[in-house]
Amino acid sequence: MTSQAFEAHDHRSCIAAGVASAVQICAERNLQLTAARQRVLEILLSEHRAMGAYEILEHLRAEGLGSQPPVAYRALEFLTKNGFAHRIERLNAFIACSHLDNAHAPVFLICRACERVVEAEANAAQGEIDRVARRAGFVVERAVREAEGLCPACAPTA
Amino acid sequence: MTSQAFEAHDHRSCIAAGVASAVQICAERNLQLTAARQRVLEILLSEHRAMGAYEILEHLRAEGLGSQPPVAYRALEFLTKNGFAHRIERLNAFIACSHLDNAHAPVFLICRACERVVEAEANAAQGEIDRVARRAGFVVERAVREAEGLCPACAPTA
DNA sequence: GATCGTATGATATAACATATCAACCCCATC
DNA sequence: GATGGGGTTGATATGTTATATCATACGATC
Ligand SMILES: [Zn+2]
Ligand SMILES: [Zn+2]
Ligand SMILES: [Zn+2]
Ligand SMILES: [Zn+2]
Repeated sequence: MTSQAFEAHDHRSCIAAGVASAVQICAERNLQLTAARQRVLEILLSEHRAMGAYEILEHLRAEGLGSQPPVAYRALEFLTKNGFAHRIERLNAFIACSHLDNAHAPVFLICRACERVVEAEANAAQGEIDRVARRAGFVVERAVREAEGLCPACAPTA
Repeated sequence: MTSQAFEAHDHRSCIAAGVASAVQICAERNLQLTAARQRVLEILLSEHRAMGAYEILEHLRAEGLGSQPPVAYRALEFLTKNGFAHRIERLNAFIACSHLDNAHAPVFLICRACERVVEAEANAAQGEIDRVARRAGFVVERAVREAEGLCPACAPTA
């Protein structure tokens, strides 16, 4: 769950560890990680890229876990509200959280070539958003920090 | 065009100055600021909030400048590509640029109560996005920095 | 066993965005 | 002044993302 960058890694452990963490956290907080919710988390964890709600819905549909948009959106709302997944605004899509352990101010790096998305840990208080907001007297409730570009693997090719 | 924050100001000059700048810049760069494009810019300048493409389209339709989605999207593409407007990813909506003069790395402060959106100037090189990207060897082509929350006027009320 | 809260099922629709092809206009070139 | 290319517009259709609404199921609580 700490896959920091665009590097190769044992991906099976990503899924297993992600689900295990979620199960534990839900138990601690009395959250219901129902079948559909857990399955959506697994689907998101299965790839290091953002997936659209309808792409997720196709999986659910194929597995008999639901066939209509609200099924996917409800699961995604649960996952994002509770920090198990994030919405990537730039893509109108979703990705599993890769820093489940600590509260965070994520920065997402989105490769336009290979579509991989990496969640990096940022220091909220040091960012430009926070600085600007403080100066304006603005109370930040949610900050979106997303960069689109080329990952180390794709940059040379392009 | 330097309305920095959520403060009161002479709004007519916002529109006039914004259009004037755009006209001049287009002349300098040989860009065609056609009727529809200029009108969309004026519509965006008319309010300090983000407007959806279909909301803009309604205006155009009422004025006989077009009635189908591509009309609005084409004008918006021209305006955003040339820096006269910005897309707010968080809202799937658009806003006129308020720093036409200088190249910039804008931060948007979005008030969820009054819907006002302020474009603030940030220092790209100092932000957390840039720091994180550098560490990961990621080449940033576009950075999205948007904060949602409460503006100084709305924060006390809430 | 009635009530309540949470989760699902099901249907419809809203909201946002793009693909495609034809027509047109301006202007430069032949 | 005809030809052709580039950019713009018109028109139609479609694709994609997201939510509203009402009904049903089910375990927990009283
Ligand atoms: Zn996260
Ligand atoms: Zn890549
Ligand atoms: Zn701007
Ligand atoms: Zn406000």
